Amino acid sequence: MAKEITPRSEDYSQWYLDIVHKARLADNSPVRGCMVIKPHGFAIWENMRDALDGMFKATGHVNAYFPLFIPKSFLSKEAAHVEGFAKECAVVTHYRLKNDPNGGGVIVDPEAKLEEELIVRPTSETIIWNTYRDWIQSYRDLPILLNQWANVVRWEMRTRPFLRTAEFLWQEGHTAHASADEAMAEAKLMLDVYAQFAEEYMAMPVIKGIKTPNERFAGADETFCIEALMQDGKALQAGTSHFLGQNFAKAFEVQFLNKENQQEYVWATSWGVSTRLIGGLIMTHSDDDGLVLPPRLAPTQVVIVPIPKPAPELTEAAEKITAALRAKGIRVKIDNDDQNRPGFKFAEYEMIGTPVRLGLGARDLAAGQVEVARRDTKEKSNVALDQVADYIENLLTEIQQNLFNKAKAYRDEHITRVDTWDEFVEVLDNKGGFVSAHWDGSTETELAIKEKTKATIRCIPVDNPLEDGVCILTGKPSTQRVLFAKAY
RNA sequence: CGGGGCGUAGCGCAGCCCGGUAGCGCACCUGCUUUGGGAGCAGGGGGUCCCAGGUUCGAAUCCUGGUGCCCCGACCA
Repeated sequence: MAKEITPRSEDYSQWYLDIVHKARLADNSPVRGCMVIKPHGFAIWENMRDALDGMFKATGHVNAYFPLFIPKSFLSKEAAHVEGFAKECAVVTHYRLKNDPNGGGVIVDPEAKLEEELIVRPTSETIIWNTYRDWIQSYRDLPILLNQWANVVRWEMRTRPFLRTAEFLWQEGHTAHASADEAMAEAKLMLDVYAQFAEEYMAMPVIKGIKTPNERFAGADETFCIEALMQDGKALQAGTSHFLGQNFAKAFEVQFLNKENQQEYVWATSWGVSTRLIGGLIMTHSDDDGLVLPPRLAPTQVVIVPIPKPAPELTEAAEKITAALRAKGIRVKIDNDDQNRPGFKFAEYEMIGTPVRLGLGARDLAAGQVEVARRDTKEKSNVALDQVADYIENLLTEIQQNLFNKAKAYRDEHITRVDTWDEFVEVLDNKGGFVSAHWDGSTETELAIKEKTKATIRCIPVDNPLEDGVCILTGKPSTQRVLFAKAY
């Protein structure tokens, strides 16, 4: 093996970075905390984006675009919001450069200082609600169901490709409603959309839940989330949906005239998922040989490798297979590169996560078959050429399902119920995963637990059963269990 | 911003202690032989040794000051 990936057992973080680089997903950039998303990584994002965009539209949403820059004064209008984001904002202070009179290249022109500084958006609630004020007069203008695909910047102290970068790509939905109930229903609906996307497309099982006040989005009355579990036992917040109450409507004076001819503040939601999902995808399925992609998101689902090298009769057979697969909507490519040998290509496609590989040589043609290798289990089988299209169509479905089942089995095995502090610490330190335990409901206790164990409350699962118990730390009475975990 | 480590070819590194022609592996280029699980041989190209100053006949190497990156903590989709 010429291009080794650090085994997970040796160094999980290094394994993750190796996958990102060796599967050609992203490169480091000259800018601290930012990354270059390479074509293969971006193709995965495009598939995610297209699937989500379709789901948003199917639930009545439309796309729009708001500016990258936000006037500084906007951010400060909602108290909790500014408190939450102020520490990680990039600020534009000048609008011009000039040649350094001392010959040191270009410098910021001190005469080109902005009257009001601009914030590079960390999220767009403020600029959008400032705009909604003009758009909303009456209940007839509601609801507004809007989404935007954009980049945002949060000046993080420590970054990791996809999981946490200073700039990232995401979508942010921003909706406006005439009633609290309707807004709450919207926030929950979008949570369901995210959960469905994670499980059906990413094959990543998620727990839908509610954040504690401490973990809530800055400016929200309620934050819903989907939480996934990575192979190293750490949790990943994969998406959030917020019921914003009337907080932003009040901050930006957005009122509407209701049917009773009374002025009322508008109710709001916002919801987002980001390129972080790619990090989750990697850490849910991949192995020590490289990336493993679920077929529904794989840029190429099937690759055909001529053996030992491209030849007219092999190409002819490969093209027939390709046509049959494309007719079924399967994304397939023929590798007609004649520089690298089959062994190299096999390893390469395993590295980049292509779900199915077909090996096609003279021997196969003579036998009227093709060698089918699946990435998830590494199993190979020989399939008759005239049946290969149906076989692969089923196989892709099976791989998708198998990846989900495997991830779900792992996740379910790593939800541990504990009732004592000693068990709690023991499970977090050794087994990892989610720990289901009683908590007295106070932020103080939540922070104390975080201080002692580094574990945070990931969520209170939706439809959580009520159950009398005592808090794991304080022994105070509790009415339900919550999910703790160490998290990304 | 605290604590640790590292800047030498596209990538990964050795050389530094003990100053004296800048090296190795991978990648790249050319040719031949290969080709059913990461090919072999031969030849070849590629460097402001992070920056600035100092010591010295001479600095990748020693000294001083910068600077960038990585890891560990506090913040986070």
